[in-house]
Amino acid sequence: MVTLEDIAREFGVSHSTVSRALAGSPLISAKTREQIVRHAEKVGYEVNQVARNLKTRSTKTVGLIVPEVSNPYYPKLTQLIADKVSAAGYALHLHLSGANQTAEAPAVSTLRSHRVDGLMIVTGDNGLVAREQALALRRGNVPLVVMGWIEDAEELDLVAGDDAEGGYLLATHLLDLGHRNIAVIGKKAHRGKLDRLYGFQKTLSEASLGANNMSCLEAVTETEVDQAVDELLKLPIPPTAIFGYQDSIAALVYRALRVRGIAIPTEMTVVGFDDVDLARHLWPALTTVGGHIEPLADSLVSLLLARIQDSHGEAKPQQILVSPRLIVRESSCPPQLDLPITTH
Amino acid sequence: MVTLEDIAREFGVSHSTVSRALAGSPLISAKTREQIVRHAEKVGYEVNQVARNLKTRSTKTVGLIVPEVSNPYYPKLTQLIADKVSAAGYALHLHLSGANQTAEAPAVSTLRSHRVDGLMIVTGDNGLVAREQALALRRGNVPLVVMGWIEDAEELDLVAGDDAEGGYLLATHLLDLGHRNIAVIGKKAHRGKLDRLYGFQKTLSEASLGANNMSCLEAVTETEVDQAVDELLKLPIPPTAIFGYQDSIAALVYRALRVRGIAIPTEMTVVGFDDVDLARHLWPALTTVGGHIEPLADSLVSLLLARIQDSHGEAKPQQILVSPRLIVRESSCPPQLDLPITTH
DNA sequence: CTGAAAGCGCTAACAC
DNA sequence: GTGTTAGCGCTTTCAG
Repeated sequence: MVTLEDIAREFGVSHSTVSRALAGSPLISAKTREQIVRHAEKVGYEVNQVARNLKTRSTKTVGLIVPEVSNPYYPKLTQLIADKVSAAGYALHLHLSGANQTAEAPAVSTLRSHRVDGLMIVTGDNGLVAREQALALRRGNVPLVVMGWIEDAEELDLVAGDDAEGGYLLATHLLDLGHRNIAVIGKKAHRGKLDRLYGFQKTLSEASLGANNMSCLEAVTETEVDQAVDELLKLPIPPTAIFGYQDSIAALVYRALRVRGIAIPTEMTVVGFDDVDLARHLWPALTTVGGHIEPLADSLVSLLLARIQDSHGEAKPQQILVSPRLIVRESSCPPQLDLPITTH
Repeated sequence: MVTLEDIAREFGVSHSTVSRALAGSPLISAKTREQIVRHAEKVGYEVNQVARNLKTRSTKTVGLIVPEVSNPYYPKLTQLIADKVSAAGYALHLHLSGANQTAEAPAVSTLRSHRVDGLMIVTGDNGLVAREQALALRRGNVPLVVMGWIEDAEELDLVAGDDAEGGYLLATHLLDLGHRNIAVIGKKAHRGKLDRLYGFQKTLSEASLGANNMSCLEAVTETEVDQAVDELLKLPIPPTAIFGYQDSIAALVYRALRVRGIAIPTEMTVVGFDDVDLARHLWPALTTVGGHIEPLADSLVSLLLARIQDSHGEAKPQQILVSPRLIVRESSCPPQLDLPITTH
């Protein structure tokens, strides 16, 4: 690898002159600069960032910790973030924390020793596993932004999707269509008052639907979902709409319904959440909630960048909530009101 | 940030002693080591990799350049690679080259100046845009592995999916089922003899199906695909099977068929390529070719790691082809032989 | 077993 | 305008 010293020797100047020339310093005569730059290019000189970083105490690099690949949401987010980060002139260190986020804490350490200028942690179902370290970073005045909802986050910079709002949107949509018997299939709420389920169920109860009219079944795998759907259909008064906790669960609901010859949406409305690619491709296309991954990635990166600028770090921690929007497609329609009554 | 010097002062020893203790050098008495390690932990010391890297001339970091997010294949690959890389004790620098890979060359430069120990370039539809630089790296003995097929790659280390083999698998499957009129909808072949289309069409012609029986329409967007399907159905002898160049295109074919009331697979067999998540979730589940992303990621990382080990770089460049497998699901079945004859 | 010292390649005072 | 010098924090001879 060619160094400043090499180029300097070639020209009989000092390495600082070369450094300045390459940095475009106005102190250097235009013509020596020109010559040096040309020569550097010719021999394929590329500044040694490692050395520069050591000197300048900044790496122009940010770290990103993200759970894993099985939920298509994360990879997409990752690439969106990577895009914005490099547009801002930073390089990206990517680390996976794993499905259960066990690698979250070690990843924080690694990233810190690599002296990234800032750090983003995308949380998963387990919340912020490396909470202690995150707080320590905060105290150490290291720019850090967390993505995803976590409890007691007042001291941290955070951006999250407003899932409760999404739940509200979905519930309202179903209510407006005239549904009164609505079921949920999916996971347990794990984000407290920001959970999609929380917003969904709250909205329904405020519409004074009793618990009888709001079955909520836990199911994730294909067979679990199939069973859940079966159970629902055997109810004395089956639901007219099913909310799948994620789009992929809604897709499994589609399948369970199809197997039983039940038409979507005419005989059963199905809605999902997240708006991953899948939602568009299903038949009928899935009504869901989403459209906020991009603003989410945007806020995340912008906030981090702002923290990196503001080096003295006296700004108050900020919690940004990004609202999703309702995306009505083909899988939702008014219920067939006669159906629950007419037994056939 | 606490440094070795800080800890050394605390104990009245030299910073080299601390360095050795932390590195677990056997030269240090067990008890001083113990003390030092404990203290370092207490004060939250984390080695400054930037300094270490400068000294050791290695960063324990590899770079990855990948096209973009819109094709779900890439993000998935990215995360798979990230996983393997960190399992091997390396950190990952991620850069996006963009849909048209315009950022590929600059990304190579950036990564080089950050002194990554090795580099992976995942190519897209445009092949290896930064070919010149790649060759230069090779000459400079920098570990580099390219993923995806490119022309004249003999001098480069490369791993690619054997798409032609996949095309062969698909064609054979359709032939075995009894299909004789087969159409393709999608992109133009762009990977020469390694393209899925090449393998597909070659197999069909060897089965002595004339060009008449092998329509091939270019279409990518929803409306284009819809038109293409329409065209196909209006043919004097419509195909009994359609091959979508990618799963997402097959999904659009599904839609176009559904709109026209044509049942899959009984009235039309549809097959795809890639086996992205979507394929499983469609109804009927899509017969496709894939299952090799993981081995692909594996080979890519392993080969790179091998090149990094073998520092003198005298090994011959290697081209690894990974074969996909046929994944038969629900969207393919024998043609209804009477259908083309009986007009209704 | 431990310390002193050199040096990785760069930037940025500080001199001239 | 340009050279000299110091030093970022670490690893690693080389002495002792």
